Amino acid sequence: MRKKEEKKISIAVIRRLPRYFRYLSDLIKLDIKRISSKELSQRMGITASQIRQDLNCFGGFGQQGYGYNVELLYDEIGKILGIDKRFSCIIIGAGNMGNALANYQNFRNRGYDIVGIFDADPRKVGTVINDIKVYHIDDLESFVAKQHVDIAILTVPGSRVNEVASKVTALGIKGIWNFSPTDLKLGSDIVVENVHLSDSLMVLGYRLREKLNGSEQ
Amino acid sequence: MRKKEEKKISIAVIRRLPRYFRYLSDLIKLDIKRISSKELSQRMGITASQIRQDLNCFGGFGQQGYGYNVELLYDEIGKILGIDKRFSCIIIGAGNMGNALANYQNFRNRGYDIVGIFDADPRKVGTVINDIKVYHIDDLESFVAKQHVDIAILTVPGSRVNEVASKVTALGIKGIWNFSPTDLKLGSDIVVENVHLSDSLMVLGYRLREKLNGSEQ
DNA sequence: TAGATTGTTAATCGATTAACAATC
DNA sequence: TAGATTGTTAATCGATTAACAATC
Repeated sequence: MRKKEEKKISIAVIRRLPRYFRYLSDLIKLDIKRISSKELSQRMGITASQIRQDLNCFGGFGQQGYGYNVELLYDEIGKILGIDKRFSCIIIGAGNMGNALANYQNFRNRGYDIVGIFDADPRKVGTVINDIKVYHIDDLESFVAKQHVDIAILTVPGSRVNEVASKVTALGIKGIWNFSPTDLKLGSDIVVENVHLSDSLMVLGYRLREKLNGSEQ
Repeated sequence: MRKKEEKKISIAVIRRLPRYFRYLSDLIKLDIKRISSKELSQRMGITASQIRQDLNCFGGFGQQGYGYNVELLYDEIGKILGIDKRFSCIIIGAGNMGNALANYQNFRNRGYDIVGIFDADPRKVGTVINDIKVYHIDDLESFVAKQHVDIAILTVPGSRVNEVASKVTALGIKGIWNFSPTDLKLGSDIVVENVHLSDSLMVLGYRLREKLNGSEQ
């Protein structure tokens, strides 16, 4: 029925978009007006072919013989990433990580508004973090009834995250940004993006050890 | 010269290891003694083929007709990931994210000791976060001279991260866990693992919008 | 032994890279 | 126009999946 998105765009391409976006932002700051896929490829350490393939998933943003207009390309990728759209988000878990995320100013600039923080600890309830109120987790249902929420950011302990995730999905929230080390078992109508910090650190450790062993001859 | 690692193991395989490790840890908690690649594949949502291929990069840990001994496999993957080895780490940037990471108990359990925190703000210097002292960034050099440091965890603003990363590599630190949104330009003898939170959130937003648009028919 | 399941080779699939005609 | 560089098709590469002989 729908016209667009005949060709399914692979997740690998999607995950590169924010990186293109950052590099283009840097180019704008450097007052560079146009760039070829070749020059961008050198800056980013990827092939020019890949850049052209990636961009052409979404449209022909360049011009033969000229390259890409930096500002135009930046805007187009911004549109693809939905920088112009706003998401309303809640943080569940007002621990250290929840605190850090609540204080991260960058999310708002990217279209993500944090509208509430939830915790089970009564001592935290009623406090304010970066102008955002902390509510009791039991008030989540009534909160969501009054205010639409797109994304739940889960910074609760691993032992509690499945329970919290079920609650959140039952309330109709469709996106979860999961900071707990646990994989969530949820239906396919919910989008989950994981930030498994320990996993990332362990991969760093593996690569580091590999490098050190390799160079020791 | 060396016997092992004739075949280069792909980074895709490495990045799956922590996930296997977590699932096996869960199985141990459930008191499950043995598991076939088929059953594990169903739990993890990947193919049994992939599990067997991945594990056989490192050795034959299973037994025909039986499957894998959970505890043994857990130990082996732990060894591959170097859970038994210790890394000494410093955090640079005592902001909210630095604070959150300093308070994360899990890293120590995985072999990563945070031995110092550094910041440029004199008001933070001398304070203690989770029993770890905060030093002035200018004292980094003398600190590293006295105490070996494997990994620098960078939670400084994007505007400062390249400068800090150069300093850190000049002092001989070989691993960087980078939490700033900036890509680091460094030599090839240093291992960098990035945690680009904004990128991750933007990918979530893209996937969420795609899902919502798709289901609206 | 018979059944189950691995380790491993072969086939498939998808993603990356190369090549080049189109065109600014 | 000539040169440069895209958009796009074709070739390559690597990763995933399937198949099955080996064997517990």
